[in-house]
Amino acid sequence: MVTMRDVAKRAGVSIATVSFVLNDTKPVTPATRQRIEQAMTELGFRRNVVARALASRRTRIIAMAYPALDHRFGFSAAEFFTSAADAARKQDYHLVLWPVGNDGGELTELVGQSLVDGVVLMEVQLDDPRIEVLQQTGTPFALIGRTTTLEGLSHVDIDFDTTVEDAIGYLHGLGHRRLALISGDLADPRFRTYGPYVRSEAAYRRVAAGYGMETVVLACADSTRAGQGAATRLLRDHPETTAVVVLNEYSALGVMSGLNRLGRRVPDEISVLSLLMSPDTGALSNPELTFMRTPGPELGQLGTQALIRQLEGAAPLPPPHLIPARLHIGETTAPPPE
Amino acid sequence: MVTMRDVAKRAGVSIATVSFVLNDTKPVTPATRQRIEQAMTELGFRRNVVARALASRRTRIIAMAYPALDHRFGFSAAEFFTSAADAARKQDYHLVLWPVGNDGGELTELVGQSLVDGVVLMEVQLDDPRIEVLQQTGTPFALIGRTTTLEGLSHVDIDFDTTVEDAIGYLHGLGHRRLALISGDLADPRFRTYGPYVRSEAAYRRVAAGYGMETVVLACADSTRAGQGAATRLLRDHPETTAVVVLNEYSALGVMSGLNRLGRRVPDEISVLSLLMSPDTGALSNPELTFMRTPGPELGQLGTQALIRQLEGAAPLPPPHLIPARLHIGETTAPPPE
DNA sequence: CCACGCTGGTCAAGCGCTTAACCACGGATC
DNA sequence: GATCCGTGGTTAAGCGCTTGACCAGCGTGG
Repeated sequence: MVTMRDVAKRAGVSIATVSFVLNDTKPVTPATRQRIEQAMTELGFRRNVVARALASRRTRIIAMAYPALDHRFGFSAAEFFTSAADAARKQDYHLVLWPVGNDGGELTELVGQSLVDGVVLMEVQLDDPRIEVLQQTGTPFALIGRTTTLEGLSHVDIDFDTTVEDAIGYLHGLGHRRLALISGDLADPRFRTYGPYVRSEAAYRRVAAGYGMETVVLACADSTRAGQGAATRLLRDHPETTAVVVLNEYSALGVMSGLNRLGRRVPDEISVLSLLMSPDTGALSNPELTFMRTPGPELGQLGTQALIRQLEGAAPLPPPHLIPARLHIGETTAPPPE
Repeated sequence: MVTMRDVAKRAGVSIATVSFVLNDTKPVTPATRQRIEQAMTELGFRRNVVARALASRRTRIIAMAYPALDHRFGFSAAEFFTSAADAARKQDYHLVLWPVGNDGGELTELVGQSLVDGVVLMEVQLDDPRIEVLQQTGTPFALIGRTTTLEGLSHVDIDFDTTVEDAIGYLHGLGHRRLALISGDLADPRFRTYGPYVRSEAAYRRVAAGYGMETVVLACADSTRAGQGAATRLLRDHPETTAVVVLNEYSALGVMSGLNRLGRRVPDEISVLSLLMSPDTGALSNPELTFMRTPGPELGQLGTQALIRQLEGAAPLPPPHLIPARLHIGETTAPPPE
């Protein structure tokens, strides 16, 4: 292994000077710098990040903590992850995906070892126990999502209000007056305090009421199969519905196939709009879904930047911290029948 | 931060003894061990993995290198990852997901820093340039997948031969004699030397010939939309087909919706079987697909174990290194019409 | 002409841990 | 009773890097 010592010897300077060149931490004359850089390439030097981490007490590694047990890691999560990784790389950080439980146990282990400088937390609950863990250990962190109380927590999230307003506005504009929301299953302990579900449903009730529309809300687990069941219940209990808004992207696929299976033509007889979806998922449905596109790339990037600013003692990320999902018109929405 | 020095002082022993207890590397009397363990819990000691890594020249971190640019990270990949992470954790290693390019550049960077002890390589090409990178840098690695030449490379992979045999055997047993394979797009440079495609297609040709069946193979990109197109081509060019086998899971979803759209009833008029699929994806189709279930959990686990054995100088993983995908009978296969 | 502050560099003390080398002690062995 | 050895422990030398303290040399202002 080529060390800084080797480089220093070859360039005829001290090891400290090599460090200054490497990190740009002190001025070095062009001539010296040049000699050092040449020595580095000649020897094929690569800095040892572990030693650097030990000496500087910073690893330049960020963990994205993903509660793999409670949330499936699908296309949306992959979007968050890859965009966050890109953002980190641009600032000379590494971002790794760390699967953790939702209770904070594994997270404690992770941050206790001083292996990562900070944590980006995904799938935040409204009162997330992991946050306390991070605060108590003094680990810098940023949230993708929000808790109920936000006293000074770095966070970015979907703007559920705007998203729902835009979605319902679009359907209302098409002429729909009898909507239904296939929401999350708030009876499930995993989701009772899951921000996206709670906030979206609240926004839906508010916006629907604003348009003077009756609010029909059906609970539904986050799976295709559950979505099929929800479609059945919807047609049975609310046959007058002309447009259905689905919260979970997998449920939305299930609702689609459920409606197909029951012989309802989409969008001629009923329109379907998925409220939070990645393009990859939308493409899986037939006909292609109309959906609000989850701002995964933006949020992944912003979340990482927020964290890095914190790590570097820079000013906090300026607003906006809330990004709406944008309407992507597919083939499953049309004016209501006659 | 509580260090080993603090623990040692409190327990009245030397720092080395603490290390021996921590790593179980030398015998320590129960009484001493007890004192040390108590001191550790009282002080809330957490070992600093960075320091340990520097001193031992091992980080106990394994990277799963995923070529995020060339392969979408979907449910199957998530399965590989989570099972591999579990296997690593059981052996006191950390596994992190590292998105890298397919050419080896970023991989060089990653391993040059001596941050990871080894690498699990995903989505291996038949002549993968990344392997040379790893060999030259002397990084231990294991493959999930195979190259053409396997001179002593640690690897685990899908048993494509058995998988295809079982799949076709099942369809043949149902009475099908006119099959078609919707294969990968081998004209696409990303996939020309992609093992799963090449091997599956070869196995298919072999097995179909063995049954004396005509071999119909259609190329198809790895997307739902492309699958729809393939379905159209199939019905146009090979209307006599009674069962279609689809290689890529997303294509399979597209084939299903394409057939639906064209008015073909599945499985009454034509059977569909997906050759490599995760249950999560299978559930997205309507009716639920019959598929060969990708042994993602097994392979993720085995790949990690193979690597760890190598890292610890243990004997190589005993066979089997090839795991077949197992038949999961859904609702899209039935005997051919009359 | 001397003190002064810059500039560009060196020195050396760690960061928290692992591990080879060494040592004290108390049986067994002959 | 001297020798040998196994057991349970200590000592100290790093691992490769960062960084505060220090210093030589030089142009400048008074």
